[in-house]
Amino acid sequence: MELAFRKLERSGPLDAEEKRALRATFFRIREGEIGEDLARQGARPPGCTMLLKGMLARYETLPDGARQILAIVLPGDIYDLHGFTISVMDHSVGALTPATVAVAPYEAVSALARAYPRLSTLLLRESVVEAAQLRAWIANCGRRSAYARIAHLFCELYVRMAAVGLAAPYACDLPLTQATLGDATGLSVVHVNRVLQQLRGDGYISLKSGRLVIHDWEALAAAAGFDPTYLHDAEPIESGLGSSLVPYAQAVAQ
Amino acid sequence: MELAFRKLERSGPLDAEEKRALRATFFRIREGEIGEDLARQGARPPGCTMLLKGMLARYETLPDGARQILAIVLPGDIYDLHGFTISVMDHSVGALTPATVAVAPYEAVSALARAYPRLSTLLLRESVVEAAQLRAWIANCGRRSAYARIAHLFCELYVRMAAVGLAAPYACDLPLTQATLGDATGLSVVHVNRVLQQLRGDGYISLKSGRLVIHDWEALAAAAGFDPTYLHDAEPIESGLGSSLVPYAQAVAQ
DNA sequence: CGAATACTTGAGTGGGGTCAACGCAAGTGG
DNA sequence: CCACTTGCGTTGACCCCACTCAAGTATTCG
Repeated sequence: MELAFRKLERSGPLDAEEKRALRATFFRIREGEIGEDLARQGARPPGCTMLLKGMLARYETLPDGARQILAIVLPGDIYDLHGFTISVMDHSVGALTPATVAVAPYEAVSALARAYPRLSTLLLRESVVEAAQLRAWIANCGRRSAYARIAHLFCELYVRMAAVGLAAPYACDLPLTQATLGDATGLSVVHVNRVLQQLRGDGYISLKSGRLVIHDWEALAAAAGFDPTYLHDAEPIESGLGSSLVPYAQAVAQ
Repeated sequence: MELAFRKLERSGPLDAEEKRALRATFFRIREGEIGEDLARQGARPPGCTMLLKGMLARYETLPDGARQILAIVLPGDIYDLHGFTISVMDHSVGALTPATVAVAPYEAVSALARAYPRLSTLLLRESVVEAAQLRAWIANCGRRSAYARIAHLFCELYVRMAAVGLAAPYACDLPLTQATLGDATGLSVVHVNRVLQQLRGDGYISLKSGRLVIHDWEALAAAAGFDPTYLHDAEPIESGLGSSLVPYAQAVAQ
């Protein structure tokens, strides 16, 4: 839970009361085995969820059986905030590693939002950043070479891990199989393997037994064409017109 | 404006007062020439925007100059609702055709949301569906053949045009150049051209002078692996636990 | 220690990219 | 009204990136 707090506190500390409320809202703890689905395409979304430990993947399975990973969820991420406006999942969320999540039923989230307006904005911001990550993912799969795609994926994951304090300088855990990297980048396992060897051979990274080490960040980021703007990491929240800020929504009857 | 109303009314009619409020909120009308940017990467988001006429593209320009279209905005779409939680655009929005938009400053949107809670949920839902479209776009660019990608793009655009009443049975305007289709699908212009000829040759569609006609919807959708679930077109809004419904957020000081 | 599971490697192939023309329609200006 | 331009669509030749198939080698785990 501390990890999520750290993310929410990017633009200012939470007070003790807000933390208490968050803990009380995300109260339903659930474990997931590797490969297990925490939410499944076609089913009702289970609730707003916070990942406490492990890594998840949003993915879609195409009619021909191919799998495309749409996003990777890291510890501290809060996702599916908005699930209450839709009644059916259009994709699945599965555990890439053993994982622990904390689920908040939408009724609880909405009560939280009503009682703590500032939290509601912070939570909303999480889903906005999530959308920005989706866009970056599109550009990655659409217009980059295999080499650049994987480099970009590593850049994103490293920066996001670092943002929640889960990275050493230029190193972090990355317990993903090459098949998973392929599903995330739209590449075949075989080609992922070859690109990894290139990246290692160029002295940019090493990746062994679930540990990623970046030996030359500048070069890796350059090869990836990585621009971290889209992670919206260190921006102030308010739009800065000096005005008092924006509520978002309030309530809805039926 | 009627087009946007039609979308918002998917799950129940708006009353006259709500329509009046929407009109008053989206008051800043702006025209865009073809190729002109209505929002630019690196700049501040201009406000929550409703597309009245024409077509827009969200796009990202990669360091090597390649362009990837992330989403196509159709008349009636309301987008960048959430821009107020970020201070800088991570992508651009440009006009694919001459376009007219109505912009609502975020202060106005927030006032609207406070006064009309039901509208705030409806607006939020638009951004949720937008995210679902982004995910489908990823799967399209990542794991489908060129043929299926273009077929899928046509399926999505046709269904969305139809949803706002801008389509005849199995036909709609689609004034996009082949270069644009390529930027949307991650393909080269040349290959787009060849795939189009295949699609025509197979008798699935015709596309000429900005008009798309679908001759065999079943076959096209099958070739695309198109599953319209992600457009969340005809779902009830509420999560159906029978409970009264979920407010979302309320206000934020800072 | 045996059995999965993951990772490597090689050989062959094809989808889609690039480059380079060319056709054609719609301006545009003299 | 015609020469010129500009933008878009079309075609051909060539090539390479990444896929597939297939087999073999490490790891990991029960």
